[in-house]
Amino acid sequence: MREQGLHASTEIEKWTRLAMRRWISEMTGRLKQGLPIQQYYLLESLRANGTMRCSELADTLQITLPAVTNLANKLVAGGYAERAHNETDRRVVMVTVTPKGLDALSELDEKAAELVEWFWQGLEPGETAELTRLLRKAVEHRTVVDKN
Amino acid sequence: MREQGLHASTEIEKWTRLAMRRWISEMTGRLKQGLPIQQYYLLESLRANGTMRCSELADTLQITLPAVTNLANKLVAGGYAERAHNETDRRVVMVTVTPKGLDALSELDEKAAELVEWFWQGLEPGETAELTRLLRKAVEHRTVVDKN
DNA sequence: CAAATGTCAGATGGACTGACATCC
DNA sequence: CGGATGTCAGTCGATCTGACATTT
Repeated sequence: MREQGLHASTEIEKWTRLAMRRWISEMTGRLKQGLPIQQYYLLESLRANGTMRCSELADTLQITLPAVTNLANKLVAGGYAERAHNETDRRVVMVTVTPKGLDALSELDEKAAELVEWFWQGLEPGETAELTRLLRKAVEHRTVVDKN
Repeated sequence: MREQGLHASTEIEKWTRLAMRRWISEMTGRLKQGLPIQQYYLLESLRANGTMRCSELADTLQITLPAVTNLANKLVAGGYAERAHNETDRRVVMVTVTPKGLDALSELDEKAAELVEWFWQGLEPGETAELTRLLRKAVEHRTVVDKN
């Protein structure tokens, strides 16, 4: 390869980065009409996991707590999500997706699915699955190990 | 899986995104002493490809031309890179890495290599290679297709 | 003159740190 | 009181858009 081994270890980094930069710019470009991509991610987490506390969202999305507050503010203002205090521990704030939020998600899902298909069309179906598996394995490993 | 098929197509997107967010935050955190990560990427491109024009850098790094100008300003100010006008077409600005830039790269390479190893330690060696291959294949496919 | 290349200035959106309020 | 959970305010770094200069 043209990187001559010495810097081969960063090859993986390079391609992950390029893939992601590209993905983000396509995604934000095409979803212009709908919600900003970060709000979409937050809503999707809520749909997948049900109601969640802010700290869980921060962990899941890998952002800080103030960033979650900020995103939640916008979603609540738009009617896509709701806040509620946990009854047993009133420090905790639970966030839930509203029906309007679910509607918005459905529309975004369609566009996202098309975009995913288009974006990764260079891979065979089996390869896409394998790629997903590998990324997931690596990320979950880090998450587990870092908890100690 | 818990996503129930309907949203399975975005699974790949989810794990790519999480991997990348995590990677970037680790990378910027640990390389704090040295150059900001974007400047590192630009220098690395120069080392791999030799002298490059701004527009090539914009393509390679997937950023806009003004962003390249901005990065180059900082690198030149720090003595890590040099600008020169192309002789045959004086509109074109060529950017080159300096010896000081190469030194800085060497140091960053070491840290980056350690970090890569640590970050992807959840994968077998063969899996890392496979992951790199898949990402590269997908990105290069997009690049070729989009040129039409 | 029209197109290509790059630079500059200003604006924007995302995320962070630090200070603070509230609750266990 | 000390630790946990969120929120707010202010800031920062990176990027973008639009206007402009220069060269072909």
